[in-house]
Amino acid sequence: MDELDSALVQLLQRDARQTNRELARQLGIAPSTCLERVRSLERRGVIRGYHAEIDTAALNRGVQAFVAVQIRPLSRTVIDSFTEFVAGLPQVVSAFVVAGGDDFLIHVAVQDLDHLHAFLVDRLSRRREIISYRSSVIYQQAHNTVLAALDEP
Amino acid sequence: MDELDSALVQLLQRDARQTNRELARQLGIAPSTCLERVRSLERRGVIRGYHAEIDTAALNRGVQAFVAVQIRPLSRTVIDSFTEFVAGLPQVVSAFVVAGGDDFLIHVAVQDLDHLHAFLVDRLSRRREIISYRSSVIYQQAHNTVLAALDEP
DNA sequence: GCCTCCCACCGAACTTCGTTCGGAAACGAG
DNA sequence: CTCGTTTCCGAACGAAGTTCGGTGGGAGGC
Repeated sequence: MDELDSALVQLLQRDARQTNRELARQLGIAPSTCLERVRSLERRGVIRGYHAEIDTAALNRGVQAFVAVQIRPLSRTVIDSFTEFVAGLPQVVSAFVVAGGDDFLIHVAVQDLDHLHAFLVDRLSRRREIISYRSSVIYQQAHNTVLAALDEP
Repeated sequence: MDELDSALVQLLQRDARQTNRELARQLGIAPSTCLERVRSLERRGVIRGYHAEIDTAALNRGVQAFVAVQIRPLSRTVIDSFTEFVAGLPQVVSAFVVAGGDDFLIHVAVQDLDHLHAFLVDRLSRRREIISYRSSVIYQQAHNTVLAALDEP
């Protein structure tokens, strides 16, 4: 993970469909060398994949929200089964097991407020392990598409 | 946005570096047609970009957390300037303006707990518009890499 | 200091792919 | 049915991905 790798990771975060030759040109190295570097990053698991970013409106998801959930008991069995349940729902973008007052934080994207309500009432609240939940509609969001490596501690 | 477009969007969410020929093969159409479809999706803004997914550990970010922040006054000026400030911090993955008890929800990724604490105390708390904040360390996370279009309402 | 080994890099050759374009086919409106 | 429009296909060509033998430079041993 030298300086060349960092630069490569940064370029591929910005645009994953650049040609290998274009990447090589920007780094000032030969295409064959560049390809070998990328392959190495993939093999080592540094690069986990390449994904297209899709406009949520095009996917018919006009409303997004976070749902903070408390579940009991907080055993591994219950956490794992609830995680699996949540991850399988098409409305769910991502889910987090967190410390603090809440146990789960779930990012959902649905058609509209009616569907958000239906999701909460018809899907989530059916789960017996939930003892409370509270949702926050998202007004705006900002995403950092390119993350750099932080300095050593 | 017909069935072919949906399938294309799904394939490119899963793997954005597939060759155009491979995409065409999976959809049962000619490469030239497939390319025209992809270009159209890009032109219409359905596809916003292609990004490499990087292992957070490789970026030296062992700890992630959500920080819920309350700010005052809740005017556009203050919200915008705080958003800009937050989005510029290298520790921040994403930031959300939300309804409900909190005003901002900030997803951060840092080296370790010491750096999380330093981030909260040295960076965030300097902002005068913050009247309170509370952080939740992330234990586990699940990501839905491929989102499908939801049914019409 | 010198020799050797090893690893990263390069450039050429070959395969595969992206891209363009003319024409065919499908579709809808009148 | 006919016309016009849109979508699709297949061939052709330039560009890119991929492989591989060779080269240089740095590390370690003598």
